[in-house]
Amino acid sequence: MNYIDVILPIPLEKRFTYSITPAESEFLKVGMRVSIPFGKSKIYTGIVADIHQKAPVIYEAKEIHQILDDSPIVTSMQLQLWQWIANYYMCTEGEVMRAALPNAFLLESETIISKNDKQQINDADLKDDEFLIFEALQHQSSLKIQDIANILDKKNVLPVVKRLVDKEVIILNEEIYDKYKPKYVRYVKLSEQYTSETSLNTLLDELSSRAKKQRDVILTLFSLSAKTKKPVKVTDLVAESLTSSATVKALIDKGILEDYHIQTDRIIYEGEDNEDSKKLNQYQTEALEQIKTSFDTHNVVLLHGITSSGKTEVYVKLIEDVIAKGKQVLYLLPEIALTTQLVTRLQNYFGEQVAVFHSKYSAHERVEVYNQVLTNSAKAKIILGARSSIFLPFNDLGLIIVDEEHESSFKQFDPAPRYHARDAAIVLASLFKAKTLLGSATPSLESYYNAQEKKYGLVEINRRYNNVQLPEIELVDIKDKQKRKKMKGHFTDRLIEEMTEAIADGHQIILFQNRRGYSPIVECNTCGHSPQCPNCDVSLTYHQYRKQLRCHYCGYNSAMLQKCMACGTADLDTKGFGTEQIESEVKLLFPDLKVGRMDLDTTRGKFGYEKIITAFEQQDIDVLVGTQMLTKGLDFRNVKLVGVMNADNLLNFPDFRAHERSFQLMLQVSGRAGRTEKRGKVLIQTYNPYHKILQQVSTNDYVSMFKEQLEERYNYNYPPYFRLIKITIKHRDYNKVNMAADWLAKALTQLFKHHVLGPEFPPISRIRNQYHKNILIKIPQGQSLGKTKEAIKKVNSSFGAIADFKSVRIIINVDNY
DNA sequence: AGCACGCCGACT
DNA sequence: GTCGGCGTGCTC
Repeated sequence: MNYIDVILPIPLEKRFTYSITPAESEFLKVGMRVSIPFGKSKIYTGIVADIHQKAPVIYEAKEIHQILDDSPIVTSMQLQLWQWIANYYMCTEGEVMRAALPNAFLLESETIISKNDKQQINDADLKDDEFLIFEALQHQSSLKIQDIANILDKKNVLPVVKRLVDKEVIILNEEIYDKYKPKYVRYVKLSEQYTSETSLNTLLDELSSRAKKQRDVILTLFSLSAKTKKPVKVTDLVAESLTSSATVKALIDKGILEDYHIQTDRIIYEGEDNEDSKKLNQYQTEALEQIKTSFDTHNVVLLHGITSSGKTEVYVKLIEDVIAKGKQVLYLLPEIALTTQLVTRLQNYFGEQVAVFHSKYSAHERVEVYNQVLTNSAKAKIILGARSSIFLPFNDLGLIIVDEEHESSFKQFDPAPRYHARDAAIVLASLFKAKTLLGSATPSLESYYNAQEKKYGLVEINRRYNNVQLPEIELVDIKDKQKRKKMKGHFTDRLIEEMTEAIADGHQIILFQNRRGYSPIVECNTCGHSPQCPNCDVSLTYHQYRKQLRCHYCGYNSAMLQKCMACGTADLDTKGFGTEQIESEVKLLFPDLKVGRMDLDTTRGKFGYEKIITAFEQQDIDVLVGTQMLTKGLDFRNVKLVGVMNADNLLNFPDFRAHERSFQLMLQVSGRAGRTEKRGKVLIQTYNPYHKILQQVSTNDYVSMFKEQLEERYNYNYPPYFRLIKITIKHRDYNKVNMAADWLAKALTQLFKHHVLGPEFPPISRIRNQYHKNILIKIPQGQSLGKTKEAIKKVNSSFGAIADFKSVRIIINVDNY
């Protein structure tokens, strides 16, 4: 007897064993999908992880439902990576599977209700809601659970359905659908019978008298196919002949035209001519050589190249080498840096060998890229993608580039697996014995430290491309300016001067404020009350353009208040400021300028982001106000001035990485200024111009920032010296969270002593009506990670066994960023 | 995670 | 009296 062990996309530690027939065992291979019955009625998609003959002893294995693939869609390398991620980040293989496979691969069953024809039904036996369903089935052959919920207008319909099954009125079936359907494009051609000259002439004569439009369509069809020498799409024909699709349909119905379908890829590279990759300058060439040499002795190399030093060109050369050997390349980027600008650039070098993998792509588009990578297609030699593209089914990976390596968005937060794509990428590369190149203008402390420790190779580029000078960075003291009444709103006189000058010279301006909305706090001037989110422990942010108060954590919103909710006074004030307020202040200060805003609120739609960028590129916008979105990978030629509205709220962020982050963020925004000949200018407004980080930013001194921060990390036992595991306790009952957190902290402290910190409420202790509390475990360098995790798992499972804590959610975050 | 089973309050 | 709330336990 043969059995398979299956990974299911659910958060359970175990794999599940099913039995298979000899015929199935002939066919099945590890990595194929099967659909399997699970629990009482569900059908899930599972991945075959093992095939064996060991019959389970304590239960009877169920049979599988069906095999979903002809050949494996998950490679053994992927399974190894999944295991590493599940183990390292303390989650289940199922959770990794869910993140790793395009959603369209995960089929789930849906209950289909149809009537039982064998049974004579007596209406009188049915109750009202039962009868409603019975009646609905007289008109429709089948219903879904959701349909029934709609008919009866209530949520829980399963009891009714169950009664009907018992009375043998209806039958239930579990059906699964293939979510992925290849895209077919409809083409037209002239029907066989009219291919001869004479029959065609008769036809045209006929149509000339009675259906001129239809004749035009046929003539257009001829001219189109003569012109393109390719099959003609229905859509093209309709557009070209200036008719409606109805006319074409009429012709098809008459049998004059025939339509047919061809399967096509959704993602098509509309090729331009390949550009020769640019010649590298001296510094880039040196860097390239050093990287190659360094790869001889290191698996990972860190490329530290200041902004605009032309790292991309170096990457391109490396990629050329690797794909020349027929290997695949993964180019990882943070989501927000994955811009059309970069995609186009790479496509110009490598043509259609570049495939993009992106969360904004539809489920179907993702399946296509996935399959292309799986088959090592020539169309997917170079994968340009965000975090999740480490899960693609590479089979001959030669190089991984992690650009903007320091970006914290490489770490996944919310659903498990809470993996860091940079670190997982290094593991992935090592599975293939491939190399990893990390690139950044402001490397993460961890990576730079690894380079110092000779774990990684280190290559630096200290010159900007074309020898453009680094922008001049000036710190402006807001406190001083306020005292001397030199402020207009949130603008110091220096910023206004520089803006005026930049505009006079015909340059563009970027203003950075890392907070969206108009103001984060609304406050009553009489009683001091400020409106709070009902579900979260935060005050509501005022959004002026919609006259709304919004919660940035749960999405709650209400109309802006006219009067104070507490005392009724109509004297409301705003505290703090966001991008919206800056936008409207710019409009007041410079009424003639066109102002644009780029933040989550203005980039929501699929092309919202592109629209703003294009408008700015084409100089339809003079001043662009935005959040950290505008720090990444954008290359605006004409920007000369960058203003940081307030550096302090970055620096004061309650996180041990706040200083490192602020440095990175400010240098990255600064890098947007003066990318061409003209030297750029950056103005940073702050209450604390003597802050060390700001001084280091203004002198572009990465190394002293690194040394100083590293010392702090050493003194306070933080990474890279200690590893961190954060445990979050979540529940809607405040007391339960406290009790559970105390229990856990106590148990953990017995094991890890003073290396356990907390439990502590985070700055925002309640989100979506759930209270949060954190425990931080610090792991010194000598301590075994594996054993530590085992111990935590043990504590966690004894915690789970306590009845009172059953409903408490525990979230474990390894290498918490 | 779902989903069934089972035990208690508020309504036709 | 039922309907529906969600606490508990299980899934090969």
